[in-house]
Amino acid sequence: MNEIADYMEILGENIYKIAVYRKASKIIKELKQDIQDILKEDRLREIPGIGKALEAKIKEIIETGECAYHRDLKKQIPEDLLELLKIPGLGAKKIRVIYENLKVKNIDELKAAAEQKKIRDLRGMGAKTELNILKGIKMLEDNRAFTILGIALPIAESIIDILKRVEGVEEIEITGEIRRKREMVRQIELLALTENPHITKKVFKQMPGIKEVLEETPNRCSIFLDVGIKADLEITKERNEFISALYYSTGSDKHIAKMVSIAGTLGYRILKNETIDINDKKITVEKEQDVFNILNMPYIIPELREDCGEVEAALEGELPKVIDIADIKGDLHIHSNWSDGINTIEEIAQYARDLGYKYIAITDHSKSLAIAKGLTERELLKQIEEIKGLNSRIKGISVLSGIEVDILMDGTLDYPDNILKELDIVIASVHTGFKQDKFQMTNRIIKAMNNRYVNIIAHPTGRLLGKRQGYEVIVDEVLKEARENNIILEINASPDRLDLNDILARKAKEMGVKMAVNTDAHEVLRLEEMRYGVFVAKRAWLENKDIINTYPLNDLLNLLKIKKV
DNA sequence: GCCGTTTTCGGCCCGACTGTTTTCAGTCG
Repeated sequence: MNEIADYMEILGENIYKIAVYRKASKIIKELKQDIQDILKEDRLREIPGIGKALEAKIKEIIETGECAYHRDLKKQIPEDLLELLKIPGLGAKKIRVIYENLKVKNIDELKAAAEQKKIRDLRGMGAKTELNILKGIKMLEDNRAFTILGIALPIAESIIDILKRVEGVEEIEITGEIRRKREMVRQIELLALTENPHITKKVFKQMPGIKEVLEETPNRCSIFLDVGIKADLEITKERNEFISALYYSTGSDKHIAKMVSIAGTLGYRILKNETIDINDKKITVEKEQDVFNILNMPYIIPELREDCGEVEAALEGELPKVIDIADIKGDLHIHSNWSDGINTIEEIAQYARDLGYKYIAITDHSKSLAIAKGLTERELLKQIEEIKGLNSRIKGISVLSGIEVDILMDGTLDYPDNILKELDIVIASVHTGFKQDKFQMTNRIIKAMNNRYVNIIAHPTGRLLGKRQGYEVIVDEVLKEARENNIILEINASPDRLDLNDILARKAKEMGVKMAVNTDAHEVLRLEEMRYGVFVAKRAWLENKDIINTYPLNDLLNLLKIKKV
């Protein structure tokens, strides 16, 4: 459906028609019931957004696996042209002009055309457009080899689910970069302990979603998945071998190198995919902890194994007791159907309570973000009343009234102080003017931080992983200001953002800045993405005291009030 | 292409920014 919409866009279809297809694609993805069942019961038309035409096409796709309309569209333009939509600043209209005039069919040809300065002569385009296209292509190329953790991890987990049920599989683990929870990874790496390698590999090769089998050896199998990522399965037959391979393959290379050298000074050898030995006498390792025991150090969790001081800290007994997902007591950045979210506040509260949360904050968009149905002052005051009412009848969770208020171009906020002061929590964030220079942007954010009602700055750098660079901002200045003004910085847990990232979050901690891990969810299912933010926090060495939404409600409320006296 | 208690047509997704123009089209959140 989404692909149909992409084609239509380039072909210049009616924008509302396109929107209907995009919306339908989203609705189908989010269906709680299997679409085949809905079709069987002849209830497709009951889904809002699905009409007669879409019903017929969905039926056709389910029954025949394809759709004539889609085929027709595909005939009209080269398939690879859709890829061009990923280039920031390039939309359907420009792509069409480029295609019709230069016969450019894919990204490589576009790159060549831009390098030959052919783009600048086209209608509506100039040297700047050409440069932006080249920049965009470079960004895509840099990211081509990488997949975001938010895509790779769930796939890895679903493969594990399949393989652990295979006869003879005693243990199976995700390893490599995914195990360390890096924000972007090159491949999925799995390690199995099984007495039946043959059948394990066979199941692995026959899973759904495989594009091709790349390589197979007795102990190894590599596949390439439809979604564009490689998955490796390595097989061990003995526990000893499994544990040392798990440790070794988890990496990082630098971490391992440091550990190997320490092992050397103690007379041990850690060998890749083999066991640990001393003077060629093998040492049995039953669990990963044993590897660290041998070197007289406490267990280092995979998230810390980046050679960023963790080995030294472990030897000195100074490893941080990093935050765990179970420590999170609430989510402080959630959108409801009052703005662009899809659930009611009550649905969100109930879902959050089921997650074990003690509190949440509803933080819809403010009025200037019209596309997200930002709340007017009047609507916001009404929402505050509704939340009061909800709190009086719902048990087991507290709902805070909040807002994600836009930081306008000049650093002023989208609501006056007399509105902001009515709220329990105020998040401020940038959604416009991404191309301001770093001085303007830094001053703009700092100005917002100086508002006495602002508690949190959300997604502080504005990046979208693999899609958009953050805006230019002098992070050191923002961190300094945050410390001085008791401003909390967000670790946005959305796997597309992870903003602050691990490096900046660690820097913030070192400067004494507190943070909040929030999902920014627009639907209840995405409240589950909290774990990705916690991964960042772990990699940043953050402890509970650094993260305000691990605090009990009263402590949190006291902290939020600090600036308000 | 969907929707409708103002229902079979006409509205729906608005407004700011960018880079191109020289008054505005295209893109994006």
